[in-house]
Amino acid sequence: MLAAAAELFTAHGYTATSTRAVAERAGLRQASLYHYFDGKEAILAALLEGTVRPSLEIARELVRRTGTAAEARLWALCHSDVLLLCGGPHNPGALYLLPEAQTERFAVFQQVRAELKAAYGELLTDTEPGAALAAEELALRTDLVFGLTESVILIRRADPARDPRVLAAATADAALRVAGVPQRSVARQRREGQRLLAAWR
Amino acid sequence: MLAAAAELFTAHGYTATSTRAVAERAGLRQASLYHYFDGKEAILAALLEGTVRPSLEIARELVRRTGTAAEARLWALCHSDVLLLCGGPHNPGALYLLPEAQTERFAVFQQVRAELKAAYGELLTDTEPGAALAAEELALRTDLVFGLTESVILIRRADPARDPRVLAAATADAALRVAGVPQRSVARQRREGQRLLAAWR
DNA sequence: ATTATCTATAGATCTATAGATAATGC
DNA sequence: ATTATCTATAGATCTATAGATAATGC
Repeated sequence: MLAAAAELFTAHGYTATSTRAVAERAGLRQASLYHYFDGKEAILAALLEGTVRPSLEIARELVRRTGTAAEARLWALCHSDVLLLCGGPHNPGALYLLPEAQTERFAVFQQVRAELKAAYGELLTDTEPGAALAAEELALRTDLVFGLTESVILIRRADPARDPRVLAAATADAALRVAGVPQRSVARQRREGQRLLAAWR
Repeated sequence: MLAAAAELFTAHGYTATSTRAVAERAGLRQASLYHYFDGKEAILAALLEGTVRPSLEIARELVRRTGTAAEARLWALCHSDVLLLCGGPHNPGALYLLPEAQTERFAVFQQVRAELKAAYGELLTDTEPGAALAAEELALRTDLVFGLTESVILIRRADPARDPRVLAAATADAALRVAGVPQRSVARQRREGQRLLAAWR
């Protein structure tokens, strides 16, 4: 049911997708949907939270790992976020784009996403270029790095065939450049970030 | 009528906005809308094209200006795109996020946007770092720079109070860093880009 | 004569609930 | 006894059109 909803919501939008369409794609009748969910809103809430929550958990873990350079941890965070946003057969990140997801009805999702952005900010502050920036400038950079990461949603939407792993590495590299990490350090921090992710599982 | 539609479509979505809501915000009755437009689709088509078309015109002009470094022209393009996406009282760029805008019904908009992206690609190819890249890598960078530019839509949506001019300059700087322009050249190319834009009008 | 606007409405949805029936698990 | 599923439907939309009326411009 969730998979059916994710596919239809991302492809046609939330309001444009009827509960009948969701249920019938899942092989059930429209009314049977109400046995599993309180309503249409509850489905979108579950999808939104299920997409952003894993990101936040990884982010929190990375913020804690102070033994590794913040640059490498930022690379790793960006990389895994791209995989989560673009992972799977459809484009889960596209749920973030829905205007309906901005309503107060989905405040929990918005809160979790704000915490995720805060984690980007913390890592960015601990990088070498970040430490040299004023608070205001730092907030702007955080928005740009976070925005760049989420922009993979748009890239993937325009070209669904694209390999998420290639995109993830390229985006994480680009995030470090936006953060102000000098050209020659990026390759080194990438290797460090990859090591971090490989040691994960 | 268009202003009313833009505001409601960006805030609540296309399908979630009724023709009655649009017309009545414009101070008319629902049916009167059909005197000016063929239907709801025609309104969104007009809005989408009106947002992307000016960008393409500026892009074409900048591609032609081979007297100036491609880096400075890329800066200028990114800067003016951010202003167009975030300009005005509402958030016109948010129309790009609507899932409905991805339908073939709005193929003209999509075509114009593809041409705009191609212009980013051309400028990127002519930068110093771009010239050193393989075609595939160049396409990836183009997606990232274009994606970064469009990500201001998300930034602005999260924080509508943000000054578009500050955001535009910061985004254009970041675009050059994503493009691979070395740190120390960015400030110089920004000044060149600003000069280009100032001489414009 | 044309343009702008209105009221009224046909026809097509769509969501959520009521209530019945079948399947499952203790 | 509980869980899963179904049919049927009330009530609320929503889009686009028909047709009337008022305002405008030649």
